[in-house]
Amino acid sequence: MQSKRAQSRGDETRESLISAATEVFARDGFHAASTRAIAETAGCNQALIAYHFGGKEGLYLAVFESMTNRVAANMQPVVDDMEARIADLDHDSAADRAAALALLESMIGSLIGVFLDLSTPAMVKLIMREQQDPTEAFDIFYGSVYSRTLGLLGRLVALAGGSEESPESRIQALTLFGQILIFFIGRATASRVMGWKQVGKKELEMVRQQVLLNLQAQYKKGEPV
Amino acid sequence: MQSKRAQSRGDETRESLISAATEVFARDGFHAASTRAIAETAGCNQALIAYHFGGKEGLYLAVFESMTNRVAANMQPVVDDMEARIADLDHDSAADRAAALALLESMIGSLIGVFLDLSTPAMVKLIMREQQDPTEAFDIFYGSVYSRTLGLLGRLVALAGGSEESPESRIQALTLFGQILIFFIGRATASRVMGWKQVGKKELEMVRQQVLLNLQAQYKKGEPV
DNA sequence: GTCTATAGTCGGATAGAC
DNA sequence: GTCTATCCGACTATAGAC
Repeated sequence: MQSKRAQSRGDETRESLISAATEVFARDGFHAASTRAIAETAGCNQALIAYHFGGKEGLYLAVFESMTNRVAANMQPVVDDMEARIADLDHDSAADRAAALALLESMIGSLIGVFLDLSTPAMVKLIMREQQDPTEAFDIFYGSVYSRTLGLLGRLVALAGGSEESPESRIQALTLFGQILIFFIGRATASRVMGWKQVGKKELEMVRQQVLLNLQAQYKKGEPV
Repeated sequence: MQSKRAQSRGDETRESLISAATEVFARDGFHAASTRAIAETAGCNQALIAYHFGGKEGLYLAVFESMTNRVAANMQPVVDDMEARIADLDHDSAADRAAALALLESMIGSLIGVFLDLSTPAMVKLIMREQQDPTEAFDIFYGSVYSRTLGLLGRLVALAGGSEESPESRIQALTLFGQILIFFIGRATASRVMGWKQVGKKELEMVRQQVLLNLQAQYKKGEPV
């Protein structure tokens, strides 16, 4: 029995296929990616895709499961922590509103950080593409990470603004998220406009600073405290 | 000679192919779209694609040329007008800064309006996809419409903020654009978060209001006037 | 579990009649 | 300019040996 080994031969194959598929699907898109190219990148046989994952589509879904697990593992501690801290904040208290704003600011950093550090560029590309043309694969990611993150963002926005959660606060959360997202989704556009060779750590730090300034301006203006 | 007729037979065929291709490429993506499906939608023969456009790729580029012409025709008057008004604004004058802010606000409306009214959902989808994975087709659109629009946005931001154009003002312009873009790129996400069935006129009006509020907060805060 | 070989399908391009 | 018919390449999935 090999079942006691941490990594059986099959597990290794599955992993290398998922890793290769992540790169190739991200580079070429689902339809343009060929199982041949994936197998070659993984250094194994093309027929093994059907054996291990049932087919091309199964492999695609497996890529998203694997990705979701990784991102969730890195994101959940942050989200858990935030949710715990939010629990007893009150939007009627000025001090609590300030606390919520501080959490919001750190959330911005975490979001950029997750996109930047924990995921390879390939993963970002896959998620962005699914975001635009969602398939079954997006549900895996959305259900496990995205909805919770955006929900939290919405609650923070409401708290920081001194209001109950509402359609307005959710729109607000999305516009906030959009300020970051455009630098990932529109990487090519952003690079051209900014004259950047890449959208890397240094560049995203500038973005973060700007988004924080925007945020502070919004909540420190003359709303009757 | 038919050359005096406004619409020769061939012109009609080209147009119906472009129109059909716009829909099918938007729905399925370049690779998944088949020339057979496009020809069927256009109600003409598959071989005509090669005859008129040289092939599938040529048709794809033709779609972007046609689209660019339409959008440019609707956007250029607005941009021309804005650029004329900007010409003699000065970022050292408080009145001029207020004027720039007003232009910025109307620009937001125009951007949403162009995306919403002038283009079909299919066109928006095509542009968003190219924005993410740019090919030669994006250059057509970027060079003619996008760069000028974003450039204008950057200048307005700088003027309204009382500063010269700078990397910061360009980032600022992109974060502003991102607040709108997320509702088009992430249509699916936005719908889920907001509980919207679609992202239509009514929904985008709410978005516009929120973006304007964000904008006003930014420029009416305590920056030493 | 992994391999080779191939079946079966589909899509883009082209030749040639009209 | 438009059509039918067809070629040819590329792809996914599968059968079967090891």
